[in-house]
Amino acid sequence: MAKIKRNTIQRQLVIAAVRFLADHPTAEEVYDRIVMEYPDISKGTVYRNLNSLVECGLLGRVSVPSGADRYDHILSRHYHIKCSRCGKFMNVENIDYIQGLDEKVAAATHYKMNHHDIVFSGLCPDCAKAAEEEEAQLLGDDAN
Amino acid sequence: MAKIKRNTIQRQLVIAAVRFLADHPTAEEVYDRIVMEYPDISKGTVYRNLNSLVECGLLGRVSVPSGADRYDHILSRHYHIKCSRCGKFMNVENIDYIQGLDEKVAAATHYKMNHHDIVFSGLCPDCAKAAEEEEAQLLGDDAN
DNA sequence: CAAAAGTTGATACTCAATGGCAGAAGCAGA
DNA sequence: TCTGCTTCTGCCATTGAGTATCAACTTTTG
Repeated sequence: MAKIKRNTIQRQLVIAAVRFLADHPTAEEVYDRIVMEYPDISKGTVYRNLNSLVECGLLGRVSVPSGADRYDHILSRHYHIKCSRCGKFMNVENIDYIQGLDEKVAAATHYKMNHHDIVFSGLCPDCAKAAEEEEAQLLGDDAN
Repeated sequence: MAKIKRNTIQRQLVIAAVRFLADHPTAEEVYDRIVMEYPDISKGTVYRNLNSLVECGLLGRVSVPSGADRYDHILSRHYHIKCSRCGKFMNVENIDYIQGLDEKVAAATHYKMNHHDIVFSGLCPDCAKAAEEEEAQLLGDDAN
């Protein structure tokens, strides 16, 4: 894809929206946000801009297992966690990017390493609780 | 999705195909393989079976950034690497599942942790070489 | 200010994956 | 082996995310 050459209102809006939404908006969410103040923008433009902004490093993209990609106003590299029940997706705070891992993998694979993403998967506190209750219920009437 | 209750030919074929294809086939690839010897199978059935087999732990699923999901006859947990240029996707050999990381994240997030996936991103040897040549070219005629 | 080239909006389209449903097939139990 | 209850399958329509196309419109450069 082409490098960014011009400065358009739409692109500013995309950056602003990702920044405003902060917590990993999807392209759809970014679009919805922008439409509120600039109803003429088209979805294609949002997608295009998200792509080129990622490509030139102004935004980060996180691919979410079975879900739309999410965008990130990058401050620093960090990992993500997804609740396998409700799908909630968030940053993992307090765990730093693992140093040396990329180098180790580069040595093992002969790839020219760029970075790595880790997505943790588990149950968020709410869902963990709900799951426990469900299980108790199942033991009760032993359905299925 | 419902648990597996019956043993159908189609399901056997799906398992066999994933095992045979070994290197992370997509649902489509699994389908193509099965059709060769059992032309009546439908794509829906392949998808449904892949889903339920993953759900009951007989197969693993890997979500690939911008690409179809891939399935895995699980032997042990391992990480993956994707070439950001040609999209090639493969296992990372020689790097073991990082012990203790899930526990650390569980402590930090209060999630009931299940596992984590790491996808490394970089250029495969071929693409790294190609990229270097491209770059040399650009320096030559300084286009754009 | 005009020409050149990047961008946009609209819309059609692709591709992965799911949903709905009638009919077929697996799996008890008689 | 037959019966009948369910699960599964095949078919096909549908959803959803994201891309392609292209004329019209802006931004930039000179």
